[in-house]
Amino acid sequence: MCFGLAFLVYELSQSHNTLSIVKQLHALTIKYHLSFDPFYATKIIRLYALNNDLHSARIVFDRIPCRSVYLWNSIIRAYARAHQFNHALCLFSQMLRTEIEPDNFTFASVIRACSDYLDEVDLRVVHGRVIIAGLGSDSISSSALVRAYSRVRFVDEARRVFNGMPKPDLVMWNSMVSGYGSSGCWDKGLELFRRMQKMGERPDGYTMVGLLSGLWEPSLLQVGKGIHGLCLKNGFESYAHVGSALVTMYSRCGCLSSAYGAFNSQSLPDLVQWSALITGLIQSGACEEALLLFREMNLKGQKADAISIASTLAACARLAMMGPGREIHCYVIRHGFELEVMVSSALVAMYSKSGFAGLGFRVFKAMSKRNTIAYNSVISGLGSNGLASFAFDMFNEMLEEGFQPDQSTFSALLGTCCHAGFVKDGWDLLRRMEKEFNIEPSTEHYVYMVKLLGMAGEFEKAYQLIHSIPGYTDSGVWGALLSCCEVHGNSELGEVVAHRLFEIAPDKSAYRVMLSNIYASNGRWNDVKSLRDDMMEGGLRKMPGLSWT
DNA sequence: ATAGGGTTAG
Repeated sequence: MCFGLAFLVYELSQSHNTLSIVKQLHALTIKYHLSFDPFYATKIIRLYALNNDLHSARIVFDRIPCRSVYLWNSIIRAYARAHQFNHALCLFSQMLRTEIEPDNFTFASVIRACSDYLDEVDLRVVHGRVIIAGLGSDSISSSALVRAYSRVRFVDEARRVFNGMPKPDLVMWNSMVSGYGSSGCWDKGLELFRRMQKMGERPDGYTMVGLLSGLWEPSLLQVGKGIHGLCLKNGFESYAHVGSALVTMYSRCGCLSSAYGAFNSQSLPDLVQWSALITGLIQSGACEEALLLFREMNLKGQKADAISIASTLAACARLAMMGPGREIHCYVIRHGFELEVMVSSALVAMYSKSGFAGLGFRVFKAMSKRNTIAYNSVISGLGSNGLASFAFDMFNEMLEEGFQPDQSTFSALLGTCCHAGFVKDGWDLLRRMEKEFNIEPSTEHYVYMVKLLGMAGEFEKAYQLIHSIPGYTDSGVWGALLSCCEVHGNSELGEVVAHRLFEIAPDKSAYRVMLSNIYASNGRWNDVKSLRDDMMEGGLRKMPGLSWT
C-alpha cells in the first residue's frame, strides 16, 4: 500500500481536518477509484459538511449512482446542520421515492429541519412516517420529536411522545426537560427532573442546561440559585455550556453580580460565555459596561464572531454612540464580517439610531445578502429619521425581492407614518397587514395608529379605533391617546381617558402628570391643585414638572 | 440522536 492510500484511510477517520485537506482527500479517493464507493463518499460528504462546503458535498452526492442509507443521511444532515432546510426536506422526499428506507438517523435530521423551518402540521406528517417505519419507540427519532414538538410550542404533544417510551434513556429525559425549559414551563421541567432522579437516572450537564434555560425572570432567581447549587454539587459547573447557561440565567433574572460570579468562576471563559455576559449587561441597560467588556475580551485575545459583534453593536445603538460603533465597523470590514446579515443589520441600526440614516442606508446598499430583519432595520432607520418616502421604497423593494414582512416590519412602517404624519398610509398599512399578509396587529401597532390619529387631531377616529380592538383594555393604547390629548390640550377627552387609565393602572403616576398638564394648558388651576392633593394622599410626594406652581 | 451567547421593531 502506497503512502497516499494510508494517508487517506487515516485522515478519513479524523474529524478535525481543514477544507484544503478534505479537498486533497477527495482527490485521493478519485485517484484510487474509490470515489463511487458509498463508504468513502459518505466520509467525504461528512468532512465537506463539517467544513461548511455544502456545494462540494452535494457534487459528491450527485455523482454517486448507488446510494446507501448512510449516504442519504450524510447529505440530509449536512443541509439540516447548515439550516438549509428546504434542501434537506427536498432530498428527503427524493429519498422516499427510492427503494432505500429511511432509518432513525434520517428521521432525526429531517425532524430537526421541521422544527426550525416548518410548522406543527408537517411535523405530524413526519411523525406519522416514523410510526409507519416502526420507529415509534426508537429513542433517537423520538427524542428528536420531543425536541421538535417543544420548539414549535406543542409541549403536550412532546410529552405524549415521551410517555410512549417504555424506558426513556438519558437523552430522552434531557430532551423533555429542556423542552419544558424552552416552552416556559420551568416548574414542569423541575418536576420531571425529580421524577428522573427518583427512577435512578443520573442527570448530566445537558439536564442542567435544560432546567436553567426555562428561568427567564427575576422572580425565579431563587430557583436558579438552587439549580446552580446542584451543578456545583455534581461538578457540572466546569462544563462550558453549563457555565454560559448560568451566566444567561442570572442576567435574565436581573442578578448581574451573580452573572459576573458565574463568569469569573470559569478558568478560561470562551466566546459564548463572554457574549452571554455582554448581552446580559445590555439587557439590564448597562451598555457602557458592555462596551468595556467587549474591549476587554478583545484585549484578552478572545476573537469576536458575528453574534458577539451584532450584540455589541446593539449596545452602541442604544447609547446612540457613533464612536465605538464606527470602530467596530472598521473591525467588521477588516475581518470580513460585513458579509454576515446579522452584523450588517446591526450596523444599519447603529448608524440610524445615532442620527446618520444616510450612513446606515449605505451599509444596507452594500449588503450582498439580505433578509427580513435587514429590511426591517433599514426601513425603521430611514423612517425614524424622517425619510418616509425612502422607507416606503425599501418596503416595496423588499416585497419585490420576495421577503415576507413580519410584525416588526409593520411596526417600523407605522412608526414611519407617525414621524411623517401620514394618516392615510397608516390606515392602508393596518388594513394590508391583516388582509394581504395575514399578520394580526398587536398592541404596539394600535399604539402607533392611535398616536398617528391623535397627533393629527382626529380624536374621534382614534377613540373609535381603540373600541374596535378586541380586548381593548390594554393601557398602552389609552396612554398613547392621553399623550396626544396632552399635546393638543384636549381636556374633554383627556379627562375621560385619564380616568379610564386610573382604573386600569392606578399606580401609574405618569398619567396623573399628563392629566395635570392638560388642565394646566387650559388654565384650570383648581383642577391641577386637587389632582396634586390626590397624589399627595396617595403617597406620591413629588410631582414632576409642576414645581413652579 | 440532546446542550450555551443572537441582529430589526417595541
